[in-house]
Amino acid sequence: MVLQKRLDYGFNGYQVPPTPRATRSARRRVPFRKNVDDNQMCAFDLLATVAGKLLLEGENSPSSGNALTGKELCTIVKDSFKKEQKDEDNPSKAEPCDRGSCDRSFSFSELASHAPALRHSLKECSHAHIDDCWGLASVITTSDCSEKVGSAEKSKSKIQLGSSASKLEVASSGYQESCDFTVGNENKKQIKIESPKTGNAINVTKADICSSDDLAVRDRKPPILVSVNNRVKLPSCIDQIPSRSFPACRDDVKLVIRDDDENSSGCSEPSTTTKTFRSPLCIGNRRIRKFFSSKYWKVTPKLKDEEHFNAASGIAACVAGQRTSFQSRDSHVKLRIKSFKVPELVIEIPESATVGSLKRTVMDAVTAILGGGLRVGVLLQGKKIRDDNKTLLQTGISHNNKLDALGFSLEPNPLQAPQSLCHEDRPFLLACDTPQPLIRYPPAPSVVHNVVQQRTADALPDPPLSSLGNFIESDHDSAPSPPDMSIAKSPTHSRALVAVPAMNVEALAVVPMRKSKRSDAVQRRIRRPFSVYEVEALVQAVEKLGTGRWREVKLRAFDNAKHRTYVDLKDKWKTLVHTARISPQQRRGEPVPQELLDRVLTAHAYWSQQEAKQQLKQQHSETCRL
DNA sequence: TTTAGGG
DNA sequence: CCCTAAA
Repeated sequence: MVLQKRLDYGFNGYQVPPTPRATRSARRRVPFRKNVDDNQMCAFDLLATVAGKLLLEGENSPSSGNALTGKELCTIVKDSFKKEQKDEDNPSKAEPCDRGSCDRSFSFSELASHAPALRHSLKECSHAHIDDCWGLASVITTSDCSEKVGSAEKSKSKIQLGSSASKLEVASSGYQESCDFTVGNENKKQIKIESPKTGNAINVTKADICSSDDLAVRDRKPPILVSVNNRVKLPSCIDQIPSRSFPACRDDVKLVIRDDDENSSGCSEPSTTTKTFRSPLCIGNRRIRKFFSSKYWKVTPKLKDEEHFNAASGIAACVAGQRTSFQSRDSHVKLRIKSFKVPELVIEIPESATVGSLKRTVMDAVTAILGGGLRVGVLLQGKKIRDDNKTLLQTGISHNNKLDALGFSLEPNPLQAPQSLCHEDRPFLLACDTPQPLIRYPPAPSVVHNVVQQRTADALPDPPLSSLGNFIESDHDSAPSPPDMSIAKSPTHSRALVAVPAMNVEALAVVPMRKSKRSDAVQRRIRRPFSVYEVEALVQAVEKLGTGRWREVKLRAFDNAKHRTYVDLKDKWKTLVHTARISPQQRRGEPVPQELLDRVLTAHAYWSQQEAKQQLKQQHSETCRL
C-alpha cells in the first residue's frame, strides 16, 4: 500500500542536478552572509600569532600539502589569468605570455635535488605570469623563458628574477638543459638556493653564480632572515619541512614564496603588458589585509597601568606617526611596528591538485608557520640583543630616533605555544589612539568567504566533483571580487600589513576578539545557503523518498556535493517547511520560488500523513496482537 | 551511522 | 549549522 502510494505520488522521477553554469549564476546572487566573522578566525589566529605577543615559535613545518607539478601550476595560473581577463571583458587580448615581468620575490629552493624538476616546471611555466598575487604579500613572477633564450636554444630555460645582476646557471644532467637564473640585484635582496639534507649545493653548481653579494647559496642551514630597514622578516621554513614532503619526484615544483621589499621591482625588461591580473590567488592577500584592518583585533596589554598610560598620556601615544618611533616619557618606550611581512613559504603540491587545494595548501603553510609560534629577536644596529634582562635603557633602545637601527626577527621558538597568545581577560580594541587609520581597504566580503571556504574545506584535495558539487566548489573561486584597482599600484599593497598602534613594548599582545581555540577546536563550517537549484533537487528527492530517509536523499540528490550532509539536508528541509509557512515578507535570504515552497508543503503534508498512517497501522496491529 | 529534534 | 540522544 505504502509503496504504491509513493509511486503514485506523481513525480517524473528524479531530476538531474542543474548545470554548473545555471547554478553558478544563481549562486552569484547569493548575498554575502554575515557569519563570515566566524571564519575570519583562521586568519585572526595567524595574525595574532604574528603580530601578537611576538611570541611565536615552533619547529612546525608548513603543511607539506601535496605535490604540484609545474605543469599543473602553470595551467592553473594561466587559466586564472585568462579567466580574470575575461572577467574584464577583454578576452581577445588574453595574452598569458608576458615577458619582462617584474619579479620581486621569487626564488626556487631545493635546486640541487630538483634541478630537473625545476627546469621542467619552469619550462612549462614559461608562459606563466604570476603577478602580485601570491600568498600574503609575496610576489611571484616568472617571465617568459623561451623567448629570451631564443628559438635556437629550445633546451634552455631562463628565469628572470628581478633585474639581471646575478646569474645562476643550473645544469641538469637529467635533461642536459640549463636554467638561467637571473637574480635581482637589489641591495637587500636575498636569493637562496637550498638543497635538502641529502643533496648538496655542488650538484647545482655546475651553476655559475656570478656576482651579487646577496646571492647566497646555502647548503644545510636554513636561512635566517634579518630584518632590514626596520622590517620584520620571518625566518625561512625550508628546513622545517619534513623530508617526506620533498619527494624526489621530478614533477614537483617548489616555490619559495618570500616576502620582499616593496620597492623592489627589478624589471629586467620593460614589461610589455601592463595589464593587471587579478588572479584568484590574490584573494588570500586581500583577505588578510582585511584582517589587519579589521576591527576584530584587540590588543591586550599586560598591565593595567599601560592601558592607563595610553589613555592619560595619549599625546605620546598619538605622536607616533607612520614611522616607527620611540617616545620617551615616564620611562616608557613606545614604538610602533609598522608592518609585518609574511614569512617565506615553501609550497609543494601535486600536479593534479586543484586550485582550491593549492590555496588551502598555502593557507596551511602560513598557518603552520605562524600558528606554530615564533619568538622575536631584537636587533639593534644589526646586532642581535640576546640578553633579555637588559633594560631598554641599557641597550640604547630608549633613546630617540633609534628606529632605523632597530629591527626584529622572528625565530622559531619551540617553547611557546600559540595558545598562550590568548589573553582574553582584559582586551581592548586596537584601533584606539592611532592618529591615522590603520589601513583602509575596500571591503571584500566574497573574498573573505572564499578563503573561509578554503579553510574549512577538506584537507585533502578533492577529486573533481561532478554536477552539483562541482559547481558549488568552483563557485567559490569565481566569487565576485571587490574592486581593487589600487592593489597593484599602491605601494602599501605590496606588503603584509599589521598596524600596531603606539604602545608600550610589553603591552604588545594582539589577540582576536573571539575565542581562538582554533587549534584544538573544530572550526564551525561555513554557512552555505542553499541555492534555488539545490532546493529544487532537495524537494524533488524528498517528494520521491519522503522525509525520513535523508541518507538516501543525500545519496540521490547531493552525492556530489560533499559539503551537504544528510543532516544538512534534513535541516534544510526543516527550514524550507518553515519558510513555506511564513509570509513572504518574513522570509530572508535568496527567495525560493513559491512554486517550490508549495511543493515543499505538499510533500511535507503528504509524508506526514503517511507517517501517521503508518503509526496507526502499527498501533492497530499491536492492539490486535493483544 | 542515521534519524530526529532541540539549540 | 551544531549537538546529541536514540535507534
